[in-house]
Amino acid sequence: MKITHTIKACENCIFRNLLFGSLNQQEYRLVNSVRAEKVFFKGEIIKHEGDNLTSFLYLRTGLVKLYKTDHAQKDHILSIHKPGDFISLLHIFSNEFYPYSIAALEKTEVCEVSIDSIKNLIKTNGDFAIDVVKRMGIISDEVISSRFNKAQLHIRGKVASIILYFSDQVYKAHQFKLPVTRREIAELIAMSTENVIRTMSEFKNDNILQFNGKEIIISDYERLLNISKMG
Amino acid sequence: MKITHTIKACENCIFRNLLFGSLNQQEYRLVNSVRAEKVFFKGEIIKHEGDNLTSFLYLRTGLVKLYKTDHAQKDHILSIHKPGDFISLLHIFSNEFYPYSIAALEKTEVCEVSIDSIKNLIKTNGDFAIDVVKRMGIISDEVISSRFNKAQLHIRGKVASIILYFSDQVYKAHQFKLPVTRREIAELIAMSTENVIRTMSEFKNDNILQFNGKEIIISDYERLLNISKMG
DNA sequence: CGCGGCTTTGATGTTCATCAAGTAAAGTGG
DNA sequence: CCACTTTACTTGATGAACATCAAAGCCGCG
Repeated sequence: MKITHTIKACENCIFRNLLFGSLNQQEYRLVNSVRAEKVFFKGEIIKHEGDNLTSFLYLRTGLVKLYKTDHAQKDHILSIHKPGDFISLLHIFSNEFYPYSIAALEKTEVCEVSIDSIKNLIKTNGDFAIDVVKRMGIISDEVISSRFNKAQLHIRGKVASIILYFSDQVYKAHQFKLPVTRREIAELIAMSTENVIRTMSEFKNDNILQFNGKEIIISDYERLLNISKMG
Repeated sequence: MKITHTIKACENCIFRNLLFGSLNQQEYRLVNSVRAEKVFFKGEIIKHEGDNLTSFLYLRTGLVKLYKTDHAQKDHILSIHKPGDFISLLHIFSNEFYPYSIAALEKTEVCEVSIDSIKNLIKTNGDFAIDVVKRMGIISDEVISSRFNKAQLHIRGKVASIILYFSDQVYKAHQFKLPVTRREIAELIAMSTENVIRTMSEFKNDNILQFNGKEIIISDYERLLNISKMG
């Protein structure tokens, strides 16, 4: 079950200039030389909570969840991340140990760069340092404001927000295969699985959503959007 | 009501080496030259949501809240910050506008340094850049994990967490003047004011807390700690 | 001293968790 | 490929947790 493959094509990575745009040829070659690329399949664990953090990770393709497991073996999901997100950027400079587990929700390609080379680049390339702090601000703001907004909502608003996240941010479509179970949605919004299911059934009865196996179809986007804001 | 004084003594600021430890004399003098120090009294607003963000702020003394006001004029508090915290560090590099309002909960002394000089230091002093990303990681982790942990708790656990924050992190005492109203606690944990009051009355009846005017006394710290973890 | 904001308690209804029970789907070993 | 096991999904019933409404006391401040 623990199968990981190494991939190679990264020179033309579309996310390269998201963070590495200000590197010169020599610096970029250095990053390349210490970079590892790995593929994780659905369900595979990329990092365990408490693992030593020696590298900086970003997603090329796929989807991952960050989560913690409590004393009763119940998981609590902090966030879900999509391609282009720099997973460990927030903790890599301040924590020796990574405080969350990371698991693949779909087949996921991850790029891994050693923390030391990133630190060296920050020290020697001022423009890269500025890019890093900008990117850190954006990532932390996404996690913080997402949690802050959802804290004010009832279960209908929370569930609507999650579905809209997949529709707007990940798949950019009104029809897609839901990459998480109902239980995982519950773990993400801190509600019971049964009530997540009931809420989604309500959305179906109200002709806001349709289900076709694992496929989900948003039939009334405007109402779903409204519920995610007001509900 | 809008009275702000300028203070001067900063050379020996105890928080200086929290972020500025790696600056040389010349760099430090530069920061000093563009720095403004201000005093805000209880209730004063330091920044309004949406204000243009041209400076970087940190607290010398006092206490502030970060919050947003919704369409119904109800406030929602994101976080409370204590001396040593760098308030705008997370957003200053990525957002033109500050997404929260900041208000003083007590008399508060704030240091303000222009964003441009901070950016220049990041570009030219690699060690300072490393300090900034470390500090950003710590700040974001505090906000994120505080919200994440409280999301799992019932109201007793949430209220207990808030009281312990003031006891452990701010006043470092089991007896102190509560700097927030019951309504503000409610705004911070997204619960109704009435139920915050009821919960605190329960703690009083259970001999966990005592009240003496605005003073709060933690009589059974162990139980309060336990409630903040399990409750 | 009176006004507004903070605090408190009680009553009532809504939202949600939990328990129970069953169906469907997906993975596992022979 | 089929029996078997586990996991995901679903619905209903019940009670706990919480919001809301109402009424009243308190306190600081102009």
